[in-house]
Amino acid sequence: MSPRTKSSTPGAPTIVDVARAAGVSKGLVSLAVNDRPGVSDATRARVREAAEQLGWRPNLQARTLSTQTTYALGLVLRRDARIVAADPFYPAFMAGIESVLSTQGRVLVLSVVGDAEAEERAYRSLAADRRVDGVFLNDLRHGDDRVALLAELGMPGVLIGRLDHPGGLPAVVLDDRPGVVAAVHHLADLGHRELAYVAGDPALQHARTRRRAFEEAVAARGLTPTAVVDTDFTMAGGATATAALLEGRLRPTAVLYANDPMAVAGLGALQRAGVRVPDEVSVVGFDGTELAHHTWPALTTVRSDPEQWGAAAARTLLALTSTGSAPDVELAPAELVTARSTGPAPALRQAQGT
Amino acid sequence: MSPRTKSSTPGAPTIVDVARAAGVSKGLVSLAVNDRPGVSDATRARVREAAEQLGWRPNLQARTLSTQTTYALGLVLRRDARIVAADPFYPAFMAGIESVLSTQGRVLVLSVVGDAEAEERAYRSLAADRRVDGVFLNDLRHGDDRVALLAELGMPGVLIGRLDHPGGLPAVVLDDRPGVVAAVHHLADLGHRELAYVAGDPALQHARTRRRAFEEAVAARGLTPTAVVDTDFTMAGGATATAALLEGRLRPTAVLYANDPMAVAGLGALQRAGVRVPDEVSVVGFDGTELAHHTWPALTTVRSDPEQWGAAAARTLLALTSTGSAPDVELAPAELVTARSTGPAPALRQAQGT
DNA sequence: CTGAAAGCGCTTACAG
DNA sequence: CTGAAAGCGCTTACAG
Repeated sequence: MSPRTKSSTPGAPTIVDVARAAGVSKGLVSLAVNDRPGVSDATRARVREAAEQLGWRPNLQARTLSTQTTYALGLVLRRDARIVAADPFYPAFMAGIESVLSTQGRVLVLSVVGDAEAEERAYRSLAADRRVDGVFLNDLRHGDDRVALLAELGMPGVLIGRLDHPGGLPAVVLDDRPGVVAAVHHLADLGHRELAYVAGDPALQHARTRRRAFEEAVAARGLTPTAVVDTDFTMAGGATATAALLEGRLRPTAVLYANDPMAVAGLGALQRAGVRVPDEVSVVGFDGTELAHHTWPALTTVRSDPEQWGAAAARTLLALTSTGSAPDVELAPAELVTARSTGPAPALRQAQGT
Repeated sequence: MSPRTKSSTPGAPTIVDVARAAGVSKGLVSLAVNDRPGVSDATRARVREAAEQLGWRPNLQARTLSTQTTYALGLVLRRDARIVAADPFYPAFMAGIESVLSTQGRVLVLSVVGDAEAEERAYRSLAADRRVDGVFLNDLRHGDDRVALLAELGMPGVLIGRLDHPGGLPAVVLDDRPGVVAAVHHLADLGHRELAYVAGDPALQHARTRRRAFEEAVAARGLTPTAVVDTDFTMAGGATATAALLEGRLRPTAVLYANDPMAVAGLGALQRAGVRVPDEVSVVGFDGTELAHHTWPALTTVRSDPEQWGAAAARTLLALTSTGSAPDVELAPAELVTARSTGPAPALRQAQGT
């Protein structure tokens, strides 16, 4: 390497190049471009122009070292590769996050981990290496210990969904319940009396919320659930649960699933068993994914908006990291979208009753 | 803030704390922990022990500032949110990348962008801000200008797939063709003579490769494709293309799709039109996603391994960034997995011939 | 309103 | 084999 005279290198210009060009000290350049007080308008303009001319961008690493902020946000996904692949929620959610980060010069750091220990390690090393200024707390679990973990690490975080012990963290919430309730009423109005629910992983807060909404809505119609089956949110789980429902003492005339992938798998399982949908059994999904439009019959489903959710979460986390606090955000609730997979309860079943 | 005496703060320990504890200079600590020559074994051990005792981890930002490496890799996804959500390839691919990065203290920086300009901006700012040490070049396009862009930016990159003008970049390749060829033979062996292909976005290299493999395999069996339709790889595109095939002069007895989401949508479109699968029309997907197992009938598909692909790509990019070069990698080729969506050609059609 | 200096926490020639 | 110093490129009190 040749001896490099400071700032005369062919590489990217630095703050001292700008200072020299503007005829000021580099400290002043920093104040000027960061809109801090203590710089005359004339000087500020001169500095700005010099920076522009030289095409200078402040070096992010250097800035990070002195300000202790990284201009990056973190998302940790805990689930095995196959499940990640099948669930359309996260890609859309991440696209929503990106839609706001990209306009702010911020960046998303992603970790995909397989189990609980790896998840904790991931949060710890994001913190230890100061990789990110804050994290999204997604897939909230009942009694989630990540709230305490973040507190220990001194890391800002935003809750994606509602938590029973929020621990002072702001939450960005999309209420699932109205959609579930609407689905139950839709089916009850169609004459169904035997409704079954294929729930998600009971460790997950939103799985419990949806399940409870189902149970309460059914009760509100004076009915009792024919069956409720917990699963792991996977297609395989949805198929297995559906098979179990078909073997049950009382066969449901309608099945609601806690997400679209399970509903699709359930639809397949019903058809495989020779059950006609919706003639014999109606099917309802959850998430309103593109997939739901393209099955046959198309799925009645409950539409949330993962992209909006991601965008709102990113805005909230950004506010939190810069001001130290942020208000909760309540998004438009999930709503029912009806399609061909639901229809009148079969007359036969209606006649035979319970 | 209280006046902070250097390194006596309650915060994380720094290299000078370790140096003091070990009774050496901080430069020596650096040499010792980074396994550089010029440190006696005894001293190295002493330094190591001190570091361990204090629980010291070198500050990543500081290290980045002096070494000019960020220990992060970048992936830019260009596609709108809905398509990202429906395509199971990327989540699995990213999980594969993570499986190697997480063991190396590396991290994945993700950008999701909507169009070509945003994509270029994304690569440029990853480079300008030195966010990453290298990037994955995915969704390779015919005459892809990102190869030139990376050269301009001086940014290492790895090709995900084969490119006609690799530009000196290492490639990690999974050959799609054997799977497509096997699918064609499978159908031809079942007596099909009227094969149609629903291709992906013709701007994408792998869409072209798969399409060509189909055409060549059909020709090899002495047949002519009944139809070949280009799409955009979306479910909507698959449904539309399928509807068009049904209205064509000659109806195919088998349709191959360039990915599973399109095949699922195609299956739905066929069933919606009252066409029985596989009795009247056989259907073949591509990707071997979980989705394919759960439709009814389950899809015959061509299985690739996105997770392996991601892991191999990460290893290659890591090698490239650290040594300056890396060999191409050829993964196990895609292979056919048969299921219920393919069956013998309908006798009726066989009789009436072309 | 402005300059000169110290500091963020590392790495890396350069002397001994 | 080891120490003292300069440097990475910023930001931020502290004096004037």
